[in-house]
Amino acid sequence: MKKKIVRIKDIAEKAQTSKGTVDRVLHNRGRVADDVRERILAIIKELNYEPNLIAQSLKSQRAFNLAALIPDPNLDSYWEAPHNGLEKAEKELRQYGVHITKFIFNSHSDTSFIAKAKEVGREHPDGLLIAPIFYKEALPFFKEWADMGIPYVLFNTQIEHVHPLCYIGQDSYRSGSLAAKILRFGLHSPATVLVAHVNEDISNSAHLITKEEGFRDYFKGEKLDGTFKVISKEINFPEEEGPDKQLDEIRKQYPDLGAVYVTNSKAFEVAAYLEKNALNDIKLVGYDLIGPNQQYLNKGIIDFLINQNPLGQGYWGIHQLANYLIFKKEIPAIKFLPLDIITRENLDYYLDPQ
Amino acid sequence: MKKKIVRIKDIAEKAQTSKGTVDRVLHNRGRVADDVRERILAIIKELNYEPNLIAQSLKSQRAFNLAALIPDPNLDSYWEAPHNGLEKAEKELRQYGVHITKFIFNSHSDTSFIAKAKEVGREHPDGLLIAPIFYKEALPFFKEWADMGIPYVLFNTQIEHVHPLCYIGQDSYRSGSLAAKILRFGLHSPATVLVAHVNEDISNSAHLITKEEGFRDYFKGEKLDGTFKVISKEINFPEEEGPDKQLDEIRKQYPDLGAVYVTNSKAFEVAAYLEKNALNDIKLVGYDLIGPNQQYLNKGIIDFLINQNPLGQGYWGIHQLANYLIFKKEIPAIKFLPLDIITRENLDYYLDPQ
DNA sequence: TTAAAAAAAGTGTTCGAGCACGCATTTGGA
DNA sequence: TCCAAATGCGTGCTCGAACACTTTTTTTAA
Repeated sequence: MKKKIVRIKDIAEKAQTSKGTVDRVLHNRGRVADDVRERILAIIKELNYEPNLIAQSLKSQRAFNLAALIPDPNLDSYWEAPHNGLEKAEKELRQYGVHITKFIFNSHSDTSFIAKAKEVGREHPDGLLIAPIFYKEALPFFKEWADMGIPYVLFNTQIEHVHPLCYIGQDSYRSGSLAAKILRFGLHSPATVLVAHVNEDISNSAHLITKEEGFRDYFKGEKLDGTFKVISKEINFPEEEGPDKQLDEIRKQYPDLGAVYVTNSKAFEVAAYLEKNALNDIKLVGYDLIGPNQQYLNKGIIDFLINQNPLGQGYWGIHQLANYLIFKKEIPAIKFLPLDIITRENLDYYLDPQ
Repeated sequence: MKKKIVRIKDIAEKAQTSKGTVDRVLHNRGRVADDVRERILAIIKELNYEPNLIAQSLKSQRAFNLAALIPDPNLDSYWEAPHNGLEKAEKELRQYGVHITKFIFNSHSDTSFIAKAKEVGREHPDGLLIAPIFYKEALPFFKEWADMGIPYVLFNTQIEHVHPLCYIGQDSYRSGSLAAKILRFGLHSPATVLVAHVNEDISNSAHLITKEEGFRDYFKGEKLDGTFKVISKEINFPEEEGPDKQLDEIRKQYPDLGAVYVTNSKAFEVAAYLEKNALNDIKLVGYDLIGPNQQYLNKGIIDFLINQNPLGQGYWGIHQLANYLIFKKEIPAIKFLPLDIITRENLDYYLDPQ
């Protein structure tokens, strides 16, 4: 009935040796006779010893300086959530000696990114969390950090062949398919469906392309090619203007426009246009629970949002580093976060999770 | 730059007293002169002291015997998930001395419930997690447990006026509205919408009624009364037979049946019927990711499932007890879990969370 | 054969909070 | 005035693991 906690001392007693020796076996600090080692290992297995993390971290007491290289939330409110997420994680992990230094760059300026990335190197953090939105500019730094032995976790943007400790984010392909599924569910008569990449430098954003693939493949897979026509456009405009001109153009060309899928968090821009022109029948799906999106979701102009859980990305990113550095756990190379479907009725539950 | 951890000793030094005294102030163990108490309190606030949970629980080391009063998962696979959830929580909390004893009753037998509930009382656990699916039978026990000073957490079924430490589950009303929203999105031409209570004793299941209310109110709120007609039926049948007869009847009466909302985890029964009769155009929404439901979700016969996160209910239930008993945290009276919308494309992420 | 070196194993202190214990001072009642 | 009780508050041990340090044992070389 009683679950006895196995301590190092128990193992030592059973093996007729001292806890110091057991400790040496556990941490491979050598200087233990082979037969004793074998005996201890066997007993550890037999008693199913699990180190007491509590006592462990109470003792070790060392500081872990983590660095976070992320965009300025003042320039794009999408980045507020990751900030909150890593602050939440920092709070939880402070007890374990975790401290995070933020290196904040301008998401519109590659030089600012490079400057901050250099700074990170100079700081020699124990671990690094990074949103590598500048793909090409980031590449040389990954090599540098690897050489310095700094483990780094990527989030938000998945990059191939750079061997991070872990990538945290969503499966972009699936994400696109999901958006397609939802819109398909709401569409009935033949219609044109628009994939809109709004105000984003597509050349630096491979994941948006992947989303589009997933989206298109869904419609192909459902053998609906005849009924639905998928088109995609990059819609760029200065902030003051809005996308009106481009969308007018598209509607003129495709009068049967039935749905719009916005591949980033800028769905509110399209929503504003739809509202202005009273286009209630055009379905709209986008990403992220930023303020303007929430408003249009509540108005019913945006039908569904897919939550990329940017807060969770920051939170889990830091936790993965801690799991690796402090708790010596195995880290999966990819941690996909759920594709949460959000609508007016369940929005609340995703705003401040847990 | 450095985040200094404030210790009791630091407070003691600043207050020119000993850590023992600070400790007495912190835990209201009296025997401290008023002026000293004031001074210490002020310093605690000033330094923003937060007790080191690690050291705290390392010391205390006392055993917490929790009891879980839940239905047998072998009789209804829905209950597997809560079992897994509380095992997961137990694993995490074993370090803190938590041990869970399960009292498993037959979900179809009130006498079995009563017998197990009595057993719980005899065991005098430190805390109790309970799925009170027998409403009337449970009432006297709540009083008994309260008198014994055993805190209890409810999950799955919300009961009014019994003052649990906390209720864990979903907002049934919202849950119904959400289902309505989804089905509404997929419906176009005028149609009849069926709310199906499948094989459930409705008199003991207030939350199913609440779901139906939420569902109906959504359609009312949207001013769609004219276009959509909401009907509700209790559909009871022996396991071997299936709901075919009842559903045939309903379809005869309402030939324009466009959607079915199953208020519990039995959507697969309706799905089997729809598949058999090739009724591809009838939309179907139900609850819970149990095996049969998953199959029909993958086939596209069930369009969406709402995840009640039964695993999370067990997991969080135990955690709330631990937060209360061990970490002395404030417990909210209600913890609503998110209303997750699940479809084929995002199912994976919800199967084994975190 | 023995001394020195190397290897193996044991000992003791540390981390922060909880709490039992007990000393010192004050208070109260006769 | 004197003793006992009550109050105020400091000391020191505890928890489990880590690691430096010490002691013991074994090996090697002279």
